[in-house]
Amino acid sequence: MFSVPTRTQYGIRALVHLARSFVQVPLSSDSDEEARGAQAVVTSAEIARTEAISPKYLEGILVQLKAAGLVVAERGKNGGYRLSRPPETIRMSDVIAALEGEVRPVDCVESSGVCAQGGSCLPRRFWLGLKAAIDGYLSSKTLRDVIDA
Amino acid sequence: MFSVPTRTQYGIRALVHLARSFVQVPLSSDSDEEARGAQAVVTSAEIARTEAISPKYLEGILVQLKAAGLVVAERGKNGGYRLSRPPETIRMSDVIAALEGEVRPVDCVESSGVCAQGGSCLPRRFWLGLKAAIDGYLSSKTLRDVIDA
DNA sequence: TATATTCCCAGTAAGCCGATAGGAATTGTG
DNA sequence: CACAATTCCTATCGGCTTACTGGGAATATA
Ligand code: FES
Ligand code: FES
Repeated sequence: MFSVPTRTQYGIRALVHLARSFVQVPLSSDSDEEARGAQAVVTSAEIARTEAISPKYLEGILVQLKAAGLVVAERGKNGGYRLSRPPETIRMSDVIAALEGEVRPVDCVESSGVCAQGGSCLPRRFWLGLKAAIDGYLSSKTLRDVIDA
Repeated sequence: MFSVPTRTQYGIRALVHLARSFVQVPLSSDSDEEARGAQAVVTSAEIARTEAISPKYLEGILVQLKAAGLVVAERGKNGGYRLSRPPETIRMSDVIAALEGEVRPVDCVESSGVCAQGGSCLPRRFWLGLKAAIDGYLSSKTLRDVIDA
């Protein structure tokens, strides 16, 4: 019950991997190229290897994470991925949202009156409470909390 | 994300329906038959009709609920279902467990070491925390809380 | 016997999920 | 420029789950 798809598990493991090799970019460095070079980009293939994830599958997940602005990609040779910002500023609710969209236990979280009870549906409040509990936990944890738990 | 199957939603709506027509059995009544007759059994078909649920589908769900001991069935003519005990003694975690089994966001809630990190896997603790948050909410609510929320 | 009901088992259509394949676009390097 | 390494895009496939339907057996009442 409430099983999380592997897509999400893989995404989080990839982010954890990136977070562990994250170093702050030194401000006002002499050249951007050197700063980027020092910035420890990790290739998708390397993450897939050390985490034992299907390489091609992981590629798509990283693209998705990039589209959400959580990671930054350097294309071309010697390219790879790095975190877009420090791990303590990335809430796990953002990660879940990027990989799976809004937490919605039942369809009637937004539009009520789906079931027979009409506007004031009893079960609906129960589901809304569950959503609040889940969202509360997810947004209370950051990627930093996960990597040094 | 975290979408709950209709099976579970239907099951809860059926239980809510039964809980609203639940009356305490008078203790030491003269005859069991009269007590049962007064006990407001509701047929599966009636629940399906007023809740607008596929009748045949709901039948199976009620059988499942009965197997878990949450409802009691009277077979034969004039039969139907009733709650096996007062709504305030039925935790929603029991209901979820009956309909879907244990809350298990990822497979590694029990056996660790599935992912590369070995025994002390970081993401795993995060998932365990999520499971605790969900379980905590579910076991804090009873069927009574749901029907008079 | 007739009727109403729970109960059991089987099947089906559609959708999702994890994974794979092939290649285009981009960028550093000799 | 040629090559290699990498991100990125699109399409597809097999397997599994889900929601639902159907047919009827068992059970109880009248
Ligand atoms: S409106 Fe969603 S359960 Fe009633
Ligand atoms: S053991 Fe489950 S995520 Fe690592």
